[in-house]
Amino acid sequence: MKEKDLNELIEGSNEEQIAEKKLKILEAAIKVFSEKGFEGSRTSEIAKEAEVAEGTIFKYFKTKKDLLSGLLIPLSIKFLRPLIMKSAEDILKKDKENATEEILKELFLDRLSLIKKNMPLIKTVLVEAIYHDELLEPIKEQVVPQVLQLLDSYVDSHKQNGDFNDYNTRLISRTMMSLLMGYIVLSSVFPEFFSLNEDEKEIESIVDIFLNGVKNKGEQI
Amino acid sequence: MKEKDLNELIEGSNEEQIAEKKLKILEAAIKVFSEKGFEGSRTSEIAKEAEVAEGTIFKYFKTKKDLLSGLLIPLSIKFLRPLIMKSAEDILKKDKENATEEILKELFLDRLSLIKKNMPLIKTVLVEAIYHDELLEPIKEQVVPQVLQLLDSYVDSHKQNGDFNDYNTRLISRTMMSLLMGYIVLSSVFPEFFSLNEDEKEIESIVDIFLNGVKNKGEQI
DNA sequence: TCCGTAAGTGAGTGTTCACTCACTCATATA
DNA sequence: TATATGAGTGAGTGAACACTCACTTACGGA
Repeated sequence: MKEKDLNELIEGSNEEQIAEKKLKILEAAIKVFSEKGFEGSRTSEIAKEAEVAEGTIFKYFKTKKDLLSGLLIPLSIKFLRPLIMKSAEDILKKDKENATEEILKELFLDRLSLIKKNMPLIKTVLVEAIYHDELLEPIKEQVVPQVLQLLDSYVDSHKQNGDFNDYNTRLISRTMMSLLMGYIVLSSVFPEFFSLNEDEKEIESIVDIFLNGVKNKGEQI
Repeated sequence: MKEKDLNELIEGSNEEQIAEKKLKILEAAIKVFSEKGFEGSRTSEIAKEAEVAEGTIFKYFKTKKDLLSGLLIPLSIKFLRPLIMKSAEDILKKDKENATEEILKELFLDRLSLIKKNMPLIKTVLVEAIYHDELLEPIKEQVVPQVLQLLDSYVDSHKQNGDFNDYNTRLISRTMMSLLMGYIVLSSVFPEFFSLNEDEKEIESIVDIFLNGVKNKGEQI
């Protein structure tokens, strides 16, 4: 069932139907790459994981490297599209009705679960992008601008109605990303040091610090 | 000259003198690993970079993997020790005399330049720690607790004298780390999107948001 | 000067790996 | 039923790799 998800998404979006075996190979590649890294993974292991013969991999992907590039399509479909679409709806619709705190909390929690659900895929693509420039380019062209457009426009509207201080918009967006990324990375790599509470409590605190800072205002002169 | 740095540090700290060739091999390994990743690196390339024969590598390191573990020693000496020592001095001494803003700015800038200077080493160890658990353990035992002890005690003292709000200490420490990490990662991986100013201006803004948050207090009811 | 020791060398080796290709077989069509 | 097609297979292959080892060289002490 799990491997159907991707296919449905792709069908639903008018892209060419991806063969069942090809899908299983991609899912297997995500799993193995995320556990061993690209160079540390063996095509034989991916074949085993996908329950196909090793030759089948090379029917669908010319080289092992093509298999890595092939992950970019699942990345944009499974991760990027929901990221963009759901955000647009939620933020823009509910923004006026609810407190900023609530909206941000919901937004952060939503992004958090989306990232956690796609962790192996995201991890693989981001880590390998460090060593393979070809991977970084599509991210710079397709992912980052979309995410920033959303965040920036959200921030801008709050600056305009006086909710937010007049910091540089991009600085505020970057701060939001830093706080969420930092939480995810630190609490998953070093859980014994940084996982203090359930996600919901944590996100609440993060939003609170983001909005109010740590300084005790009673102290100010 | 560059490869002398490490040696001097090690000598100065009463550890055994590291042979010149061994040092060159470690420096070369840091360079090659950081460019290609551990599995993507060839011992032949490391040998070439270090200007030694391939066999020499295996005189000093039993296996290629030992070479990776060997990086942990340079890591703690080149990076961790200065991190701990300089912080302890600076923060604790100047804390009372200067404004919190100034201390934090100096602290962040200092950590930033230390991290940037050791980027290839830090990058390699952190990325490979994802795939090799043996690397993560020393970090969990030697690096993270030390850094946290420092940060936490700094935060605690500011909570006690009323400078900081009564958030969980670890939460505040994590926020500081997230903000700095986020800035470093985002502005070095996606400079065209996130490098807005010189480091000093950026750090000032980060400290300001950390202390005061983004919310416009005039708006509050 | 001669020897002993140890650092350094690099051609050689066995293994592992990505990739190929001649083949099988299930299904579609007539 | 007979034939054609192409998806799928997996033993085989050449290249690349980590690692070895017999050797060379440099040097300190007798």
